[in-house]
Amino acid sequence: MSAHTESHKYQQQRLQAIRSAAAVFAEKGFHGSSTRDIAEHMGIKQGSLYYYFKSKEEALGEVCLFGIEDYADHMKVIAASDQSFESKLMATITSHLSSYRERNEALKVYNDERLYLPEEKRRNLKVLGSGYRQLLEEIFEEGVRSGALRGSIDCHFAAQAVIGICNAWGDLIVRDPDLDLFDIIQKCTDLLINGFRERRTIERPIDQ
Amino acid sequence: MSAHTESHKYQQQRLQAIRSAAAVFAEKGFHGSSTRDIAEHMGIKQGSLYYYFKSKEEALGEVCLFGIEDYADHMKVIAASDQSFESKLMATITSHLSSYRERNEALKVYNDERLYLPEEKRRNLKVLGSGYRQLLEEIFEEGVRSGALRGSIDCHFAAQAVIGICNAWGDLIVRDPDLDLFDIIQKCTDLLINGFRERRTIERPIDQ
DNA sequence: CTTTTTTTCTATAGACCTATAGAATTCTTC
DNA sequence: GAAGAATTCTATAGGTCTATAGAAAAAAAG
Repeated sequence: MSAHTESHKYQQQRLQAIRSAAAVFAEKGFHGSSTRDIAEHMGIKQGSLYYYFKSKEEALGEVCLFGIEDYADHMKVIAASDQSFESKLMATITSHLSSYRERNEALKVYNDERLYLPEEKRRNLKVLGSGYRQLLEEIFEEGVRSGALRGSIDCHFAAQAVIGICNAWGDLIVRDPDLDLFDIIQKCTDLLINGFRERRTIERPIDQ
Repeated sequence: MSAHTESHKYQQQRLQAIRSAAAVFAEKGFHGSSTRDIAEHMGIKQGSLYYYFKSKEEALGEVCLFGIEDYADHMKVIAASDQSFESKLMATITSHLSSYRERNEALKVYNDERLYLPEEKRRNLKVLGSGYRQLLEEIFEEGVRSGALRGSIDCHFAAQAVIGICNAWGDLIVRDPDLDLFDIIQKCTDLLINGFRERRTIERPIDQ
């Protein structure tokens, strides 16, 4: 219970357990999933799961964290860079929608089930999650200052709109994996930039 | 079990039960809520709940239906009217956000928990729910035909965007009941119309 | 006030679920 | 290949949950 938990194989298997939990929680919800379901998904027996998690709640916490960890990191990098408002927005959307494709199960769990975490864990995640919204809001504020957006825009609503559209279109992506991600990213940037100012000029994205 | 189910008081109490179920499901999710929780919320004992529902699942079905019934109706009326594209869009947003305020609990349950319904009930609801998206899509198609939007717009994505933003902003409304609903409706219409075409002219709303 | 009907209650069967303890197995290392 | 460590298994205690049955209480009807 001390040294072995650091072993490479243990960490690898634990990650597998987190992924299984993510898949099951995403499909049936936290309370709708049993530890047996999760164990079955990764091919072990119910009791064995407790070798990796000390409780079902801990599993939920790990899934949520997995869902947003490098997501929030990305955002910090983007916000700190010195690109134009439009590039930053597009980079944000790219990051958001890409995460949606790769980690959609864990992200869905984070979005839908995190409120079932104990208060303390939830606060820890909130630092990451609302850091995300916060940074997004700041990007919009900068857009207003720089004149890229008209002045009357409410940045709090704008940030929320980005999240809403990305989640909604993220669902479309998950449902139909053949969709062209980049095309959607452009549509989305387009919509938001057009939506918040009168005219727009097209701008190159940074990556992906 | 035959005539009394038609009595006035019975129907009234049953509606109360549906509202209680909505509140509890909205807070804790379907699987996270027990029949005891629901009964307690309406001030009766757990077993008595089965006088109004034959199962917990039936309660969920009723809550979901309650959440979207007149919502889908509204949409039909709007789509069938012969207002301009912009008016129709604004009316849709008005209806969506107003429902969010009044019936947000049941609507949240419809959005988040309907997948736990048995296949058959879910299909029945889907007729209503995706009828909604369908009509919304048609409104956009008409907007394109009429020249109010530029031609390249993908109406399927547009409809999804409306839903995404309304849900996201609906959450803001629920969280802060002091917000000015009409102001938000305007912001939202603004964003969407600007988002999907190059320039916009401001237009009067129809009601509310 | 008595009878009938409607509504609520109590009590419980039967199922399932989490978490733990200790045995069995597999993997490492010497 | 024997000793020790890591991983998985079986079995189960103790709890909660849904749904039902039948008694009790409240309301309506006669």
